[in-house]
Amino acid sequence: MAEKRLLLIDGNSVAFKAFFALYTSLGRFTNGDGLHTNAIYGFNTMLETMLDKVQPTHALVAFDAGKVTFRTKMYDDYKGGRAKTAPELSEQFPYLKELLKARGIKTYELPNYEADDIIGTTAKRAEAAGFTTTIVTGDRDLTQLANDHTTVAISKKGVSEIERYTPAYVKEKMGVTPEQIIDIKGLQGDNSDNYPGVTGVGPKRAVDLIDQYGSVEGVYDHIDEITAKKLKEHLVADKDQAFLSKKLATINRDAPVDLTLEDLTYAGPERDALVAFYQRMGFRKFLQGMSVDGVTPSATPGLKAIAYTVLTAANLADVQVTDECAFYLEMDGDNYHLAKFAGFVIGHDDHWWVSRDVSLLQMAPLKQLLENAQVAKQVFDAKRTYVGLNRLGITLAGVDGDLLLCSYLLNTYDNSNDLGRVAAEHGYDQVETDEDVYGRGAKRAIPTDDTVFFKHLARKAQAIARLKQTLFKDLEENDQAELYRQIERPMAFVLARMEIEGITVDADELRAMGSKFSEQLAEIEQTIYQEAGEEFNIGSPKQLGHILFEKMHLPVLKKTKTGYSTAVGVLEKLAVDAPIAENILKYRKIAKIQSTYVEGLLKVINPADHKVHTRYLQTLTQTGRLSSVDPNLQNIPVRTEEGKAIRKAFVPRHPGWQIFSSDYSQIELRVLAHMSHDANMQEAFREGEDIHAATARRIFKLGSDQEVTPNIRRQAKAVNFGIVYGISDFGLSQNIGISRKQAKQFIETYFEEYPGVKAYTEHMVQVAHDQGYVETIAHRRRYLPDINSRNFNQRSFAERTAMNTPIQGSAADIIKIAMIHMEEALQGMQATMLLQVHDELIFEAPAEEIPTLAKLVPKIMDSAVKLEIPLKVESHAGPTWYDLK
DNA sequence: TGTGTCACG
DNA sequence: ACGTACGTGACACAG
Repeated sequence: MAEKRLLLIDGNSVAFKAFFALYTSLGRFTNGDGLHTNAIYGFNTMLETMLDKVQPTHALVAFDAGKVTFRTKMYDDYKGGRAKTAPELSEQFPYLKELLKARGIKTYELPNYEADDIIGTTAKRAEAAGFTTTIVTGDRDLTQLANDHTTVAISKKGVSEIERYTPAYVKEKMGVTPEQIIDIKGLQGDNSDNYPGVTGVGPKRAVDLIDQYGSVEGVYDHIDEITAKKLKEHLVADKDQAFLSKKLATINRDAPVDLTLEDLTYAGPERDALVAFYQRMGFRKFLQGMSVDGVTPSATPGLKAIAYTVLTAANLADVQVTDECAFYLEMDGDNYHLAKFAGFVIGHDDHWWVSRDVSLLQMAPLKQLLENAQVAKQVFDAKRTYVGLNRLGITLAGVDGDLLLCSYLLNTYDNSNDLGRVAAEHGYDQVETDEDVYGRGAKRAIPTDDTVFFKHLARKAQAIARLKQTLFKDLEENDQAELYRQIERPMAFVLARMEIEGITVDADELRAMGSKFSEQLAEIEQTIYQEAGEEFNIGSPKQLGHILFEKMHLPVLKKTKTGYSTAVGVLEKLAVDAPIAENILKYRKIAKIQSTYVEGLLKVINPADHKVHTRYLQTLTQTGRLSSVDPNLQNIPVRTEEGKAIRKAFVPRHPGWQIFSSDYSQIELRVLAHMSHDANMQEAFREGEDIHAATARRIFKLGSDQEVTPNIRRQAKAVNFGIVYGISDFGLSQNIGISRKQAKQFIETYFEEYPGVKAYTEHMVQVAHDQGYVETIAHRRRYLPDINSRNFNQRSFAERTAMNTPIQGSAADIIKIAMIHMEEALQGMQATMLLQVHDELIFEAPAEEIPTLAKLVPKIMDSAVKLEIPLKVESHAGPTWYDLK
């Protein structure tokens, strides 16, 4: 007899997972009728995977029938407090059922029962009939159904990845057998289904108890053996709840399901119906998968035709642009300092001109147009466009709208660098993403087909032109127009010029350091091998873990998801008794410097000018800070001497010049003092006190005659940092190695001494709750949807960011303003601004200009904004970056 | 491609 | 009871 394989799917659970996995792309997944399709799409992806893997002979998708079930009769509040299903998801269910019908898969729901019960019942019948069954769900509770005939596949990471639970795997992962899952639930309850279990019992204790006594019944049979007094009290008090919770968690395997296994026979899809469905949903990927005739892949449903003219040297004069145009310069690759030019589009809603030949841009009519500040340009990523054109000898001027920048300011989560995606976020659907047109990963390439490429370019320009008004209006509504016009837009050009300028790196110096590090590494390596008694890969956490904890039997202090932790903190503790740990730390430190900084930097020095040209990402961070890539020049070592040596390779571009830097001193705490209006903190800054020492005096209640020792200053400093990060007693205790209770005491005292700060932190959390976002002094926004999350971790994280973002973000605002003013201030000087490292600006200049800079730069920086307390700036100069101390 | 580790403010 | 500091990027390894 042929093997019978049954695929059972928990429809609600998988749809729910798919919906949230693709939630951030909700805007991209709509069909021509405006129906959201992300859950349907994700569900179908899962189906394809599972059908392929399982090759079922029978299949069923079970759905919940409604809110009222036999469980709500047992317990009124079952699944109470659950947020209502999002309408964007609910509307997809009827279509999901249609999809399943077209795929030839039976669907079923049963009043009074949940999908779980239908699945449990069907699986039981299938087991009796000799089937091999696979259950697909997003809900771990169903692992109680795992046995020799039935495995439970839980979709993780959205729906693309699954985790298969066999009885052995359940035991390994959860510490109990499948049958005992319900006992665990009985004791610990279930937050998402809203039933309580026993007070004071979480997952850990529940597993321990069940491991020892076998079941909830077993626990109560041996209740007298339990010595922990509090635990016993809770168990006794909550006995009824425990038994009720166990019942609620138990899947009913004898529900009145009026389906026979015969009804579930799976014979594959009805092809025509499925094709028609995919077409209605606009699922090009799935249509391609079926290689349907007459459906061209690029013909996205709903995408209208677009007209354009191909430019050549002969028809350049046809380009008719008077006061405004959209422009997009396409390159093959992210690194616009080096990427090959692929083409461009210029024009307006009446007409689009395109070409692959960027040299046309260097010719009179187009060059003049681009350099004319009177012609307003609408672009996507002004900085990238400016740098690209600069390579062609063109200085872009007159940029009005930058779709990317505007979109980022409106919502930092919409920070995709892809025009198609950004457009979709703002409700514009007439342009595809680059991924759709160019492909992704290794397969990504500019199309050789002119029509495909030019159409896409024209659609990009059209999207830019069409969205400008909307986004400007949104910025006005958010009170962010000034942030855009006065800060971010000019900032883009300041950054572009810094990137183009680059900073000189002495490759010989780096190579010399490199060979020294190589020698040191070889030496430490040998010592480690001797200590270990064998050779192994020190860089592999897995092999290292094996040597330290299995071969050498060092104590396991901490574990990671995948094995033993060998992080610094762990090795430092081990180093007390085991010299090998000390050597590994040394090895790691040098290996890091060698690979990331010596070798990494050598790779990116431009041979033509001996410089490195980073790219600042202006639309990435959630706080408004910049980030730096390719290479990252914002994390060049400074804290250890070996690392700091790397800075010797950063030199001025001319002999006799100097590197100069100015940094804001404690800008974040000053911002906090300003925003919180805290009188005590403001006083400390106004009096020019050492803020950490002042804080130490306050929280340790020192008299004026008592000395602030380095140790208590260090602790006070950690508390100050903690406040800025959104403090927790646990975090603080970890950081400075004190007990949690002590940390809690510190924080309480801190808030007593700085009551304004306490009020500020509470106010920010409240603001986030009330309006859904927090703001910086320049009206930069960060939305915090998780602030109302029922998940403790997500909510706590949102609360900490509500406190931190206005501080970190306002500091970012301030230095950006200073940088914009700086360019003007440096007019007529040879000095050049090269780098920004969050609270620090780095320049190069002829030695004779240094005294001028030393006055000018701090003046620009501390007058960037007017706060309730002064800003403080410190400056340094020297022959290399290393010498700035 | 995800994880662990470590570099910076 | 929950499980933690905020914001980043690059590298090596392993699957």
